[in-house]
This record gives sequence, C-alpha cells and structure tokens, in this order.
Amino acid sequence: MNRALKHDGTMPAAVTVDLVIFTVRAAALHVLLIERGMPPFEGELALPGGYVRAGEDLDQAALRELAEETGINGHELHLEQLRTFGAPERDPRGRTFTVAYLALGPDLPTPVAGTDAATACWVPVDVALSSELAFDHLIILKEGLDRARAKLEYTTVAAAFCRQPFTIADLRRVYEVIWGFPLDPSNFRRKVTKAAHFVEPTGESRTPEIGRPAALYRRGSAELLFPPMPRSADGEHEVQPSAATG
Amino acid sequence: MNRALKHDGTMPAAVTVDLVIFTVRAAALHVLLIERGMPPFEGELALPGGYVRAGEDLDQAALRELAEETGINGHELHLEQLRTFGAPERDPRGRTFTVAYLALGPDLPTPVAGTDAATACWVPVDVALSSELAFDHLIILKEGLDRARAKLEYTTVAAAFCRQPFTIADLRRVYEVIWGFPLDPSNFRRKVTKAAHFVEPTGESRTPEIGRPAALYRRGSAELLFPPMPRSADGEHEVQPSAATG
DNA sequence: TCAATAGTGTCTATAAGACATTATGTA
DNA sequence: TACATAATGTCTTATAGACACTATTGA
Repeated sequence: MNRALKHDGTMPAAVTVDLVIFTVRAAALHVLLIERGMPPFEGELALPGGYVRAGEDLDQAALRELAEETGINGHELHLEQLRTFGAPERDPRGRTFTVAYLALGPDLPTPVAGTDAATACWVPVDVALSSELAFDHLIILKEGLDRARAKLEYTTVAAAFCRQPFTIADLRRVYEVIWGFPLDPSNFRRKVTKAAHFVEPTGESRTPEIGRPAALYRRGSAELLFPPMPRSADGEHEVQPSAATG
Repeated sequence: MNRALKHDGTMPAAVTVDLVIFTVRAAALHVLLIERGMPPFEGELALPGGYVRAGEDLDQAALRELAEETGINGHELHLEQLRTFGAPERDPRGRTFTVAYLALGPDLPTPVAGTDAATACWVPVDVALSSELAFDHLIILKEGLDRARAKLEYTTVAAAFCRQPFTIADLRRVYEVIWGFPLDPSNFRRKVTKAAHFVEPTGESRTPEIGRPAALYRRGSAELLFPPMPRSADGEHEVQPSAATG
C-alpha cells in the first residue's frame, strides 16, 4: 500500500493524466475523444487518459497515453501541461487528481482504440463543446481551447499544427480555424515572414491543383512571437459556430 | 487495464501544494521561504506548502496553506496554478506530486511560522535563486518567476502587487523590479492610463515627502492588457521563455 | 483566355520609444 | 527660492489594418 507515506495528514490518492489533443482537419479544429468502455461513465465520451505509473514522470505518462490512444510518436507534437484538477468528488471511485495536458499536432492518423477506450475518434470541437463529457472533462476541454487560442497570439505553436513543409496559407488557416474568424492574407504573410525565426523558407514550392504555386516553409527556432499576433483590438470578433462537421 | 482504485495500474500517492509567494518590498522582489523544521531536508530552505486534505479542493488547499504560513487572507491576493511536478524521486518519503501555485500580493505582513516551518521569511529572489532549496523547489521558483514576468506583459496582474490606492509610479516600480530594467515614466503612464480598465482614477492624490503629489488609482476591471506591455522590442533584455500562461 | 490562389505594394491609423517641457508639492 | 517628482506634449519610427494590384499556375 502506501506505507512509504507516513500517516500524518497524508491522504493517498490516485493521479491520472488526461489529454486534450487538438488537430486541424477539414478546415475545423478537432479534439480526440474516446467512448468509455467501462464504468464510471461507461458509454460516455471522455478525454483520453489514464493512471500515472509507478516509476513514471508526468510528461512520460502523457506521452505514453498519447502513443497508446493515437499510435503516434509524441515527440512530433507540442505537449504542455494545462492544469491539475482535483475537486474531491470529481471521480466517484475515490479521490483522484488529474493532470491535464494539451497536445497540438498536424492532421493525425485515425486513432487506434486504447485499453480504456471502446472507440476513439476525432470530434469537431464545437460539437464536443456541446456534448456531455465524463468527469469534469468538458471544463478541461474548454480550458485547453482557451489556452490554445491564447498561445497562438504570443508563441509560434501554430506551426505545430502544420505538417512540414507548409505554406503561409496553411499556417494562416490554423489561426483562422482556431480563432474562428478570417485574417487578411496579405497582412498575415507580412507579419509571419518578418517575425524573427517564426518560419524559414525552404526554397521549394508546392503546386496545388488550382492556383499559383506557394512557397514552402519550415518552423523556425523561435518559441515566442514578437511582436504578438494581434487577435482583436476591440472585442469585435466573436467565435461564430462553424458549419464544417466533416 | 485500470478500473477501480484498489489494484491494477493504480498507484497511490501523496499530493501536496507548494506556493511561490511573491511580493515587492524595498525596491526588490521577494519570495516567501521557510526553513524546514523536520526531515527530509531539515534545516534547508523550501517553499511553503503541505498536503492536500481529504475533502479539500486544490485551490482551497493553497489558500489554507497561504493563511497558515503568512497569516494573510488569500482572497486579497492573486493566486493561480503554476504547474504540477511529479518526478518519481522528487520526495524521498515516497511518491509525491506537488501542485505548485503562484501567489502575488502587496507588501505582505511578516509571516508567522507554520506547522511545518521552523522559520518563515521574505528573501530577495536573486538571493533565493542562488540558494539551495529543498526538493525541486528551485525549479519551481524559477518557473514562478518566469510566469510572473510573462504575465506582466499581457495581463493586469501587476496591480496585485500594489496596495490600493496606488500611483502610476507605484505600478511602474512593480514592472521595473520584476523585469529588472527601468521603464520610461512618460510612456508607461500613457500606456497604462490609455489601456481600457487597467487602472481607474480615484480623484484623490497623495503627497509624498518630496516632489509633486501623485494622482491615485485603483485596479480596473480588465484582466487582460491590450495592447500588451512590450517587454523588449529587440532581444535586449532577454529573460527566457518557458511555457507561459495559466 | 479565365478561375483561383500566391504574393507585392501602398496608404493610413495607431502605438511605441525618446525626450523636452511644464506643473506642483516641500524644505 | 531650489529641488524632486508628477504629468503633459511632441517628434520619429514601427507596426497594424485595409485593400489595390501583380504573378503564376491549370483548365
């Protein structure tokens, strides 16, 4: 048991990691959800996740769950801790803390069902937000979305959604999909290409089915974006519901 | 794999909260440290903190520890979760996760020794950063400092360091002390007073021992600062990234 | 040629950095 | 009066927003 922990106010508890995994596909932001295969909340939608194991650090646990649920190598993704949730009654089985992670990646492969998961699939976030999710996962999802939106402003994480190499338009579509409103292509290009080490040109270009070929870029070395990408001078742009559901 | 909490993959662990409490006094940023009164790390400096109790939420635990260690009502402070640390060997007593919190407040009263603390005192952060702290608390302190610095840029938390009402110069000194370089008083004033709802004039003024009286302000309703307070146009005053935001 | 998308240029408004100038208190 | 600090104003440069215009592909 927990004999290593002296009984002096110590309360043994379970610790899990839960993942908010976002990707951009079909012009919409998607989140990976599983349908729980066992109680509690059996049959309900939930974020993927699981218990932290004995010798395991938190980041390791998150990467392992990521691999188990999506079959993808987490090192290709942006992964960061979101927040830890520990309301006493959040898990009917007993006191459980969950360390929520945010993972961002390019259009990821169709996930494979994990151990806990009866099914796992990509769900458009606007659909997920109006669903009922197990535990406090809807709150976690909302915080993940807020964090992702905010981080696009002052970091270069948007590039994590693009498979390399990518075009400036690819990158712009990430912003548009996540923020929910269009950006001026001309000003966006100027901003991105003038910011130090946001993107680096490869010299190559890609010819689409229609239209002029587009120059290709790779991620630069910068993590922070200065000056930031302005989201909204006034409180103008609200996030309108997206029509895309495919 | 995992089902109920009893056996299977579940690993019972202890969960603590640790607090990085910052205040500005004597023109320097200070952090509250305790000298540990019992093993492990007896006699060493550490962040205040303690175990999360049975019926307690994380924020509640943080507020309780804050009250115990400083005797202050946490509702007057800015309090936010920083990150959770869970390296397997971080506590020699057994598997322990700690949810680190960042607390920001105006020049706080001299702390009272808490249950775990032999002594508690304010330490200038530059001194603390070059000290040895118990557990992984030095890393937590560094992250707290990074977070505080980053948040001054795009939020209005700087006002949390000022006892109300305050002058524009008071607020500017917060930025200067935390960022570590001087700001132009004229441009700072223009920025702060023109930003929507950062500060609200009280109509009163305060007469110092020498110099012209200064108008007094209170915190406005805004949480976010738009446009942000630019920290460094060029890379002159670099203070390093870290995954910011909470 | 046209349709469609990529990319450039330009004008204007706003915000930032530098810094001179004026204002208002006390000793 | 001198002095110290608060507050305002002004000039210059950088960036953002709007949008006209040119470029390059396939059909």
